[in-house]
Amino acid sequence: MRQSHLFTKTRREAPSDEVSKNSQLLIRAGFIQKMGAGVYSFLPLGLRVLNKIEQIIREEMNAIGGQELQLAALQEKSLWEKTNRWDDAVVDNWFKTTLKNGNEMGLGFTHEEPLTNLMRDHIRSFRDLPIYTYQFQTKFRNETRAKSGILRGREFLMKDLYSFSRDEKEHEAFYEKSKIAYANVFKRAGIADRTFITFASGGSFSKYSHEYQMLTDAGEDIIYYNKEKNVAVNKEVYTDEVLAEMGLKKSDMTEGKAVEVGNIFSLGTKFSEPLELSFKDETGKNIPVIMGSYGIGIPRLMGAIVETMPTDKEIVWPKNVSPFAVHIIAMKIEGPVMEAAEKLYKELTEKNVEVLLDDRDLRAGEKFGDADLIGIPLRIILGEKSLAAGKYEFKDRITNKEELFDKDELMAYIEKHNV
RNA sequence: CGGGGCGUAGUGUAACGGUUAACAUUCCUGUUUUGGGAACAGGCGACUCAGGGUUCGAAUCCCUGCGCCCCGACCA
Repeated sequence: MRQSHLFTKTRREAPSDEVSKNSQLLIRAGFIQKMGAGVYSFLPLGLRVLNKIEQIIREEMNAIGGQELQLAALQEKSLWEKTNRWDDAVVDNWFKTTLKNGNEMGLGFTHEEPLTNLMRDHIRSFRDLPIYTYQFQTKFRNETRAKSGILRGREFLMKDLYSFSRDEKEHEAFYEKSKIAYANVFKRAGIADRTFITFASGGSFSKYSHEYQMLTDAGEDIIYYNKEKNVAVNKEVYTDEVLAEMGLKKSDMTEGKAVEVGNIFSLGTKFSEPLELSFKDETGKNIPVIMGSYGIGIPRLMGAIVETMPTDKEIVWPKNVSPFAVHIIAMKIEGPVMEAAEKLYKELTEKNVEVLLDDRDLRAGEKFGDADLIGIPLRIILGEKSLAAGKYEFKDRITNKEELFDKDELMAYIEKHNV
């Protein structure tokens, strides 16, 4: 992609009503635009990051047997009445709307009900199970208070997987697999070192649920974590009893603020019973399906990554989620420098490396400033002097190492680090 | 939903109740520049969130509405 054609614009200052680090940086870098409180649009750069994260999750969900589908966003009232989740007194964050014919519908804030209902058409026999389905879909939540930029929106993309199992044992086996998949997601997204699987309250069908909490002051949750054992306990269930059960000692736990970037939840028969989702076992007996739900908020994860930046001046994306793999900055937009830049751009692109080529007729400072803000981790600067010596100025912004590579070294490094 | 704060060019700020609403930046033109947001000159851009009211006179004071931010509550 040539930067001269990229639909984006950086700005020097963030709007005064943006306070959170993630929204300030992302707006200044031209990744997102604000529609209203808790409602953001994604521009090309932002969408690329979103898509990167989405693809990582997709691969990990597929790896544990997940099958992607997409449910409707509009929700039918009667379905939700069966589980007693239509009433505003029970669920206060509905967006509801009225059809021309007077019927009420809601915009889905989650999808247990419609998917459970859908499964009734497909699950008859024990032979039809287990099933693991997921989707990437926009959720609507009428938050009383949207806050923290894209960490808590009223409309946001979410990956939600739902598992349908024959019994507890089968459910548990998948639940454990999902933990591995989630660990992989956060590792690939570059936040594994500060993200903890966290025990949280479980609801009526399991003692605990598991949250994935990433340490950041921008978070809303308080957790107690143990870095060595790589686990944490949410404050809401942080008792001597729970700690003892988990073999943890209070003295080994550190308190921290964190944001919930994902969760997994055993649902038991909470939805299958009221919605009458059951199957016939080998003896012909009707058995309610055991369910689980597994969520990750995509923009929230994106925002959480930005919150980990050490300053509010620039972004450095983890390699796997960066909008582009390599940023080539041409110091001249004509002559041998530009020719070399075009050639390198072409060669890398042919090797399926995603390259952003800054071919804009701007001064160096401006180009560097934009590049710092946009956050592509690998940077190649093509300048007259170094190029005359056959060298490419290379910087890995993650390790903060700068090198003078010749062409072969450069290509080898990028090939090795391309994702 | 309770409490607090705030709405002025695209953005960030200024303007005692008193000219034509100012400055910076962005943007446009030109000249000179060209390795960390360059210099100079010129120019575009705001019925000051909306609607009422007070006043000779309102961006400024009052009321209502809408919007935004923060703290708290809430977070299936």
